[in-house]
Amino acid sequence: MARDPDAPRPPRAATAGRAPRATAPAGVVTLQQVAERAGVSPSTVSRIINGTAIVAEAKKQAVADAIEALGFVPNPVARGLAGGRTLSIGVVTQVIDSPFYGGALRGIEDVLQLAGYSPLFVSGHWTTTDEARCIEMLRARRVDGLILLDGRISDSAVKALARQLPVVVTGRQIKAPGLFSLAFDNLRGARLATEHLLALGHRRIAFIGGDPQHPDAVAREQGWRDAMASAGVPVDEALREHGGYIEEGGLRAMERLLDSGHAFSAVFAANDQMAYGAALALHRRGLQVPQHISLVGFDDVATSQYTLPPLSSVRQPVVELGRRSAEAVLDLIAGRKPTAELSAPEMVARESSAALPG
Amino acid sequence: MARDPDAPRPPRAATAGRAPRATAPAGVVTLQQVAERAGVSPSTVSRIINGTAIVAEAKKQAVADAIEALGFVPNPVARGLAGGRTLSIGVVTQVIDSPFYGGALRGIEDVLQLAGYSPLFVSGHWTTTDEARCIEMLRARRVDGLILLDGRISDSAVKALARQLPVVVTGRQIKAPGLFSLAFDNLRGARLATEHLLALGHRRIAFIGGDPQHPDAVAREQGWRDAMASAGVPVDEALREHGGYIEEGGLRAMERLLDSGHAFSAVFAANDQMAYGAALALHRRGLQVPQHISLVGFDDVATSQYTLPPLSSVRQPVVELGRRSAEAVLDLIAGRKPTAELSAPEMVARESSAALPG
DNA sequence: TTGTATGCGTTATCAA
DNA sequence: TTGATAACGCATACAA
Repeated sequence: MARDPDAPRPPRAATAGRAPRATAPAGVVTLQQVAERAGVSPSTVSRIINGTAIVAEAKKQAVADAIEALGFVPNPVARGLAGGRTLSIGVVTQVIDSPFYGGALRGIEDVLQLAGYSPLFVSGHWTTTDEARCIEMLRARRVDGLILLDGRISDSAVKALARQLPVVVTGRQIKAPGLFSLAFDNLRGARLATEHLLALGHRRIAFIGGDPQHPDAVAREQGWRDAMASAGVPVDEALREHGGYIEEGGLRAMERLLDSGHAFSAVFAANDQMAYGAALALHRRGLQVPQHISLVGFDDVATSQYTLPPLSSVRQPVVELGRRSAEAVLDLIAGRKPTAELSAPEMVARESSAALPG
Repeated sequence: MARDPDAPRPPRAATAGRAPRATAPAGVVTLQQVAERAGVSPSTVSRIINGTAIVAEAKKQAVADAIEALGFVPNPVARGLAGGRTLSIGVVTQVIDSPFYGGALRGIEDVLQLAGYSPLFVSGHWTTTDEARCIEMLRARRVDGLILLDGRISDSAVKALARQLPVVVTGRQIKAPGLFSLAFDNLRGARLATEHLLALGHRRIAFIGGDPQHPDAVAREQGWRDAMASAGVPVDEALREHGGYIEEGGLRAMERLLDSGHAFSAVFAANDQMAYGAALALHRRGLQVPQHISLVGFDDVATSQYTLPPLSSVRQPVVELGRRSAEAVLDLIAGRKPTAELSAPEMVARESSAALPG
């Protein structure tokens, strides 16, 4: 199929002679050739490259020279087949261009690259079917480990997976052999946000939640409730809305809040994107942030620093999440016990929240 | 190295007997097994799977049944080694979590997946060294094709690459065998933005440009100049600033513009992120958008719809760019001639631009 | 139309 | 310490 098999064979490059099956992209050096040039056996070359066994210093040098001279690069595909390790890690994210998880991908990429591994990024689209398909694909490609960034897959399915290969999963706390989990402290973060508003004197604090299907969405709502309860401030159920974690949802939720007629002086949105939508809704109604209504988001996405006004938010260590996840799979692969921990969420007060007037 | 080689051999699963080299993750079915069960030779199975030759309907069915029953999934690693095709496409992006190129990644993912290919995403970080490293890695992994999203690699290097494997490159227009290029019409987009402001009556239109190293940055500046020239409006060089394509840069640029003392009633920022920064700078000086200053961005990033005020911007068909790029590599791989074209940029007028008062 | 034999580039086993 | 030799799982040239 590649490059029209029926066509007359294109004249091979100058280095004709042997005409193999068109595998090697012409000019590719094999370990075999290195061995010949260095005057040793292929096994020895392999051993030197992988540090699998002790070899004589002289041969080591000869092989190093040959590798250098020939510009040899090991073929990961062949390595994968022969050795069973592909030096690749499957990463199941939900949306490849998520403004939030993007940082995690960066963290993963950094750590893996330094370790000589490559991430294989795939998107689960928050659906079990897509996730399952992705995971199957990754297993077929023989990844050495798996990082699951949140997702809808069940705990038991994750555990089953971990029996087959090292797995790191975020967004939940489960324990099983071959498995490591890592989660943000959403409860604490949401408490932080609410306490920030309470400290500013607000009492009637509305909450715009995410998709209740997400475990973090319920944790964030619980954090809001906990903080209110700790402060002895009753929660008005009419002040709880859902925005599905997207801008438009935040906008609609805010409109419903405004239309409900229930008074409030502050809003805590369970993510920054909903906060953006909420801010726009307020703006459309002629209400100013924070003069009329204080607004706090969650996640502290990159652009929140530059919104009008700059958005107060709860910072999640998301790049760190990526780094730790990658370190953890590497640990699992090496047979070490991962010990990664995430730093705590942090309240970043900017200009969208202010003291309750009066 | 994987899972402690020194430990006593873990008791193999129930299906012991042959104890191969620990490659197969226990319970993996091979084409061989399918062949046995179907009562045909491995080659026949292979032919059926790949449609490489005509086979008897009866055997076809038997093999299909066996595949179904055994849950056979071909091993891409072995396929890659044997057939020389890995069914994977290398995608060199610049930052894995770019708010702009994210859409392109999504488009690529969609198209490739439907064709049975997998993208391998890597980040070049806008540096030639990282890019070179990424490309080397991808070649080592024997990707069947390459998509280069912009990047700093030279045209000649791209052409050289295209002699080795199918390459699609965006952000420039070059022609060579095995190569296809695809670029946004930045010039036209920038003209559109400027003409929009001119149509609103603005004459003193400032420009905040991106990194002059980017070819698109110079095209966007040129578009601004062209539109001004066409309208017979002289360009005041003092109204041209650079913001490096980032928020902070936009903010600083706007401050410089304000401090310069040169009057202007509108600003065209060469991307949305700089526009955000610029808006914040105006806000800090007590200037309102669009009442005092009109603002137009470029790229129409997702959140621009929800900024305060919603940002007028030039929409680039970025998801389409991804889709077309993917289709084009697939074409090249199949020996077809790619014919992809991009739809034109579009001015999206929102609330950050308004008629010149008075 | 189908089966056999061989090779892809590397690692792992076993003797030496 | 080193080198043959046999896989790894599949695709393909060739023979039948």
